[in-house]
Amino acid sequence: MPASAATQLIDKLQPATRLLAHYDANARALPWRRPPGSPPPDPYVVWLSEVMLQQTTVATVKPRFRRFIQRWPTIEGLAAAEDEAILSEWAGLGYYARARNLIACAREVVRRGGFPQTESELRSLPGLGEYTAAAIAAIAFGEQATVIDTNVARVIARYHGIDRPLVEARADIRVLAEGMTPPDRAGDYAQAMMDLGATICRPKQPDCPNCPLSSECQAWATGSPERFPAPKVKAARPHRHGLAWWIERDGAVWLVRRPAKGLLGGMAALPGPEWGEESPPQPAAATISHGFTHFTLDLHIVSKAEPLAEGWWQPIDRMNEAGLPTLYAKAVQAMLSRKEALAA
DNA sequence: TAGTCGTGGTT
DNA sequence: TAACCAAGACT
Repeated sequence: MPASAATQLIDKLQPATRLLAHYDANARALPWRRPPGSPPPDPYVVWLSEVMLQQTTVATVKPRFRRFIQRWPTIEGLAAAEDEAILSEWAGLGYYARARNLIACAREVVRRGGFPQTESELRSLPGLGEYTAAAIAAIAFGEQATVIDTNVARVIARYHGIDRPLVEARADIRVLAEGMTPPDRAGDYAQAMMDLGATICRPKQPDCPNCPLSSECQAWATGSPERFPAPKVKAARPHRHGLAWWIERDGAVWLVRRPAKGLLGGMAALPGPEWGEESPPQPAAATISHGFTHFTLDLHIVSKAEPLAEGWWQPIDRMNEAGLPTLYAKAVQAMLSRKEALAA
């Protein structure tokens, strides 16, 4: 190898090497985190963790992940479980399409006799997009896949001085990220990049003096690294109103299951009509406010005598087993608090 | 490609 | 308080 080529290779690997050294010394504890040199983690564990971690913080995921693994230690067990059991276990975690895809993916993997081991094949499984397929390929199978989440995109944008919004710079960031990905320790490198973005190269107030990449970072060189990349413009959230029926009899409340697709798809719920723009005319026994990603909601709860729609009686003292998403858990809590106040 | 899809913590 | 943000996927 010519000396110049060798020098170029070292230059290319240098940031990754420094990043890995920093990671070895500072890594946060993650569900599948193991000491350096350990055998690769169980693909089932990596897959479940990564799906849970989509748009969800590590702190939120940790206890939920433990419950899932305890209840379903293997993917065969998960694939054999009832849909409702899995959706209930997911209740409160949000983005319920993930749980529906989790079910479909588990059954497909079992049908195939195990996880595919390449990024491109993983990509074909339900719920595994660009990020998650690459993460599993790198972490569970050691493939030199380039893993890009919002953390990595921000790190790359700053390192290379890209100040356009991420949506515009997406293709450039991928090329640059692929150029930095080292051939070895694929999983550790992927986690090191994400960890750097989460703990040092933060969106606001990045801790550049402690960053192992600061010496060549173009954003740091400008003196205002937090300006990279440009913030994305987001639309204002409209406000909606909804109505939910409180139908109580003999210490139980009538619950229904929402349609399989769409908002809160497949989840347990209080019955009620579709939500709209106008506040319903009935006087509500309680009203709760809830924020979704793209709108806010006032849910008005009104008492009603007779059950309607297909559903079941859920005993109030076992309401925590109903698998209610947070919106309806808040509604139930509001009604029970009100009842307690009236009784006092 | 831009909209849909949750929730809770941080600032 | 309101905005911002999180190990994104899907249509």
